[in-house]
Amino acid sequence: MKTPQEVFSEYLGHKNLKMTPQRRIILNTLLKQKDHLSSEELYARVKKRDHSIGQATVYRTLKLLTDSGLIEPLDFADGVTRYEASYGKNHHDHLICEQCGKNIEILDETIERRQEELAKKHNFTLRRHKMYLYGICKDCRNK
Amino acid sequence: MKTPQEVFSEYLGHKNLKMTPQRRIILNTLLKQKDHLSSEELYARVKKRDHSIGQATVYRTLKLLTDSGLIEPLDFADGVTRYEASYGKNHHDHLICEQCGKNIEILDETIERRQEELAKKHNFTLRRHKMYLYGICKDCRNK
DNA sequence: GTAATTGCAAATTATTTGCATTGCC
DNA sequence: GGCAATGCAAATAATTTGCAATTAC
Repeated sequence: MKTPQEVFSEYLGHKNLKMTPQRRIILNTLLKQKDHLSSEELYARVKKRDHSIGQATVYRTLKLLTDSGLIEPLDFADGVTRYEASYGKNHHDHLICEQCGKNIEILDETIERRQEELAKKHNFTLRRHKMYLYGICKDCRNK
Repeated sequence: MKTPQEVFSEYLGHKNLKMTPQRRIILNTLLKQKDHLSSEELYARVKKRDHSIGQATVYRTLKLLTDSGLIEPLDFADGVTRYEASYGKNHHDHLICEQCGKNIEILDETIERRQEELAKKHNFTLRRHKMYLYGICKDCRNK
């Protein structure tokens, strides 16, 4: 399997775009991260490695990475878009606590399969999907 | 079954808030609408009925209506939040064409049931969920 | 009467864009 | 060398907030 870096380079080449140190740093920073970063948070982390990188570059690169299929934007309904590295990983959905923001990743074959069926039934070619379950977690319920 | 207006009045009373002509107009305008309105679009429609209503009131009322469970925010990934009247309707999900923006409402018991199970498994009290399937519709595929 | 609500304008937040400069291929 | 990329600051877009005046209960 190709490395994310390879995938990105190929994507860029294909589009007549260029690999740059900034893009490399942004991708690598994202890959190293366990949790889901907002553009703002990513920007802060990236700055530690190269102080001269600008916000706009981070935004621009996030868009490219999303297009290339390496990362996925997430919407936890708090107004900020977060991103997660998705390349090579199983698709999963998110279970979010509305109180404390806790975020559990869930994977469910039944649902994935059913989604495909629904798309087919309506004559759609499914490209991606998002599913978020919002609720109250056990800890918050007992407060 | 209670009317949406009743539900809203009760919700407001419960929270020591007040019913106002503005809130009434905003709710009624939303209920009359077939499709999914953004705050901006709703504001325009509402203004036709009462020219003096301000944007902020629309935003504030949308929040109250969402809290009261009468409407639901939708995210079609185009940067604007839309709302739909959800009270008394079956919950449904959305199948969206990434090319032409076509939007099909789908209802699936299998998925709904499975979501409940997943929430329970992780000890969450499920409050709401969002599911969006993005793809390319038949018409756009054949272009 | 009193606390909630309103409209307005200014503030905030997240993101995008124009542009002169720099740097990959 | 030429076109794409960068950083910066200014621009946008959507939404929120402060506040003085108004209104529902």
